[in-house]
Amino acid sequence: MELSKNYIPAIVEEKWYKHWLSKDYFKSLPTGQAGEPDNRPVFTVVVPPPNVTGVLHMGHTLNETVQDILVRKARMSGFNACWVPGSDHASIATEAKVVDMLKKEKGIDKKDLSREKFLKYAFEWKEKYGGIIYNQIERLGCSVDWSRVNFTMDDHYYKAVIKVFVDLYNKGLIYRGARMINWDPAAKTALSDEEVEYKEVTGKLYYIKYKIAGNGQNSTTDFITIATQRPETIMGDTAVCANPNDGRYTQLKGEKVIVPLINKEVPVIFDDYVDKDFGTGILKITPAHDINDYNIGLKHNLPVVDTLNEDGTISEAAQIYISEDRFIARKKIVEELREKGLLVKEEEYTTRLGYSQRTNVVAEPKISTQWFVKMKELAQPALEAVTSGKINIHPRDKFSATYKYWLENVKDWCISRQLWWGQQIPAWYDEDGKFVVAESEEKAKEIFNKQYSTNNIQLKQDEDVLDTWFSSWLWPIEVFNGITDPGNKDINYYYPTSVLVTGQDIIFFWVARMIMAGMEYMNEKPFSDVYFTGMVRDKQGRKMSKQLGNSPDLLHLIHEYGADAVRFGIMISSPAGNDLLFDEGSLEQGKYFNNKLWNAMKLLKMWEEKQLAKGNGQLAITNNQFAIEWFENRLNEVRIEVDILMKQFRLSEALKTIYSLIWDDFCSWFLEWIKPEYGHSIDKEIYNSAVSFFDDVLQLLHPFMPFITEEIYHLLKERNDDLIIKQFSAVNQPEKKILQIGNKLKELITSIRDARNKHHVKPKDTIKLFIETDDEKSYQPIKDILSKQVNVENIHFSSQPKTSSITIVVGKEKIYIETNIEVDVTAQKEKLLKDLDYLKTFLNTIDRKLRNDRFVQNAKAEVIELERKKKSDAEAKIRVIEQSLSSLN
RNA sequence: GGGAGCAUAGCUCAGUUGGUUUAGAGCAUCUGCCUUACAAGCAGAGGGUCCGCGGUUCGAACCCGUGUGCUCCCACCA
Repeated sequence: MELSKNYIPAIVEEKWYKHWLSKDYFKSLPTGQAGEPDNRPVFTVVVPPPNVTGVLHMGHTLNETVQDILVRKARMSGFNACWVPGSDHASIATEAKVVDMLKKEKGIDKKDLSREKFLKYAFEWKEKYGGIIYNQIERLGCSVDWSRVNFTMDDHYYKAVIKVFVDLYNKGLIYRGARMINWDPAAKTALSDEEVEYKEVTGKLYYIKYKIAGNGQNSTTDFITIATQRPETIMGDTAVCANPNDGRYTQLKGEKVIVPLINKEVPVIFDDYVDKDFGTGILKITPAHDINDYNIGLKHNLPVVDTLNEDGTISEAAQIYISEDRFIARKKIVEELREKGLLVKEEEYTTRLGYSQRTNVVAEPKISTQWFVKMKELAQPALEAVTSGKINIHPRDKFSATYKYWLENVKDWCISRQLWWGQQIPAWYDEDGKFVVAESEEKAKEIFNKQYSTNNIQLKQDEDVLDTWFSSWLWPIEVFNGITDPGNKDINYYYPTSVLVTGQDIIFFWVARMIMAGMEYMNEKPFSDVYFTGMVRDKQGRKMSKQLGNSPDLLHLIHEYGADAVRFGIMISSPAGNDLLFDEGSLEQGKYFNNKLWNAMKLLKMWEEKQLAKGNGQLAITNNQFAIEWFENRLNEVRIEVDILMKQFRLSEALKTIYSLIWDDFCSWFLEWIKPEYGHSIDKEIYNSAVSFFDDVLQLLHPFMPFITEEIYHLLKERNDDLIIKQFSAVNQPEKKILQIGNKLKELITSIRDARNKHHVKPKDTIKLFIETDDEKSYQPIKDILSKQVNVENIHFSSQPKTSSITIVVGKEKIYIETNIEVDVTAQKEKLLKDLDYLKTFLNTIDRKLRNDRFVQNAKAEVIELERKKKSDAEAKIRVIEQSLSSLN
């Protein structure tokens, strides 16, 4: 077969994804009627469902890649791997996009549509865009179980959400009430506190004159000046307020002031809340449009005048500027105040404004009747799950402090949204506004009749839908039907899931609430580990966004570099928990790595054609047997290392380790060692070992780069199995001695090259070598390898007690090759004294460590054992050095 | 205002109980090589007061204190 010069990903990727699907490798075991799961341990991951609104961005790509790596590794380690895909209906975000689309593409206004019609359009949208996301997940190579796709508006899921709402209501954990909430004037809906993002903006502070009513007998002036950022809310003022200890204003006690423009009299009140030193020390109280004012209003029993409509225009209650947009009204009001001489001054001022996360407009604090979840009770078990260590947060517990703080200070959750796209709140009202909560209209009627002793009354369902997170928080449970069919086989088997991989930005929205729901409905954590990935930013550290155009298109990247290279690139530079600055350079590195693998495969294929029976013909100038032993041990060493790293979720380090094993150890050393001389063929047995090692490194790499590894696995030889399901065998402990010799060899060869350069020895000059050792046999491979590297005239072994140093003589000069472990007695006295000094201080430390109470208490027994061993080694070396010194003297 | 984190080569980052590191990798730069798997490669080179200062220690990139700079989260100062 003719192999292409370079690796071409496109065809390969499509071929293998289809093949894996056709073999049902991604399918977790069925647990329905037919099959009980076998006795393999289970590894469950539920995908953080992306919003159906768009396409996968780089943050998703990172998440999905991390999950796929963990899932594939688990699958190859004997687990029944179950990775559940799906998407989120993303209530407000999707509704906003559908409304937008309808207007732009069809010229339809939402208000001209019935709820049913609108939902039809929304579902059409979901079909179209949900497909795009699923396609991207496929192209990335994610081994998700497509038979388990869930969508948060699926029928069963919808029922689950309603069931949970009713249940929490009946438990008294959901209530309806008028509270100050955050209002999105663009989407015309309530928001939860978490959906408001605060941004620093420069605004203006306007100083406005309020006349004192009546004669102002007690006052020395006839007006006061009040600073505000929001002059358009003065029509909603119901008081002005000063600090009771502020001498400037105490005289105003009992007075009234006149709100400008509308000439309304409001009282002067006093409250400790007011900061004497800010602004003019007196502020206007607008209970309808500010949370602080609202609280003061409650305390002082002030009326509430809501001067804003749902869309952010001025309401009739304001009396003036009715129907003007709030920001236009602000300008006009300032103008009018200025004309009337009531504007004292304007000041530049930076403040933080709350923006709706989805529509990006300034959110308005607004008093509104909404549905809320009481959070305190639910938070307690969720807090305990993390503090007790039942759930581990990675990396390194970085976010557990944030998590704890939020839960300890959690406020009630506003869950109703004035939207259509979502689960409609299962509350039914009569004409008077009396209501009941039930899972269906029939049940509602039943309860209503019983409760209010009525008969056959018409009820109307609440128009609002639930916050999208009120459905997502059930995700790890309901994807296994754990709410709608509690105790079914799937939920019992797959729950709790193994690990949740997600962005740190949704720790409150989703992670904390999932833990609450898990504890409430399963009495069990939803996952054992949480791994937070960082934000993906562009090279300049900016957030990826459409407006900036710095968010690359995933499919385009895959087209350009190949899916494996994209996965490699995003993982290799992915510091755990820190933000990742996306750089296409690392994707390029991945592409080069693909090619390296491809060429190594080509080399083996070349050898395959002309290999010889054992011992037949290959020039026996290299000790291939040692190369094989060494690489085998090196491989084991790396496998152990990688296992540890992956258990600690240090995936980028694991990938780096594998990369270096393949590039440096396998390609640059192993394949070069066993490479036959030009024109000769390779020994069959050695060839087979090489193929078998290649299999092993491919297996290690497969979770990270699934496509090319599977392709090469099959090109290397005919197989009946596939790499994706090849099970890792038990790892043998590597032999330290062999690894040491291997390292020493590398060191030697490098030194010889250096020596050549430094002493201007040409490659073909003769180099004399003296190797002094107490273990001639183990250095035989060094001799063999060296003879390949240099034209050796003489390699001399000498056995001396207590020595294991190596001396290489190049020309007339001696070069000492030292290692830190072994003692080189041919060195100079100064060096020996230095070594002695070092060892003695080293011993001191160990003694101190062993004596240190805290250390002993915390350390495991084996660590102490290790310290003792270090100590006795050091002592032995000291004796050697001291003997040598005395012999030098 | 409260909390968390970060600061190591031109860039992105490793460096996990302080000791085989006179600080490593990849990219970028420079110098040789189209050498019979691989120029998407190979062989080399240059480049670092490990943010400043102080402390603990025989020994600090690592621990402690402090200063500076940056990022993020939370919070009701008009």
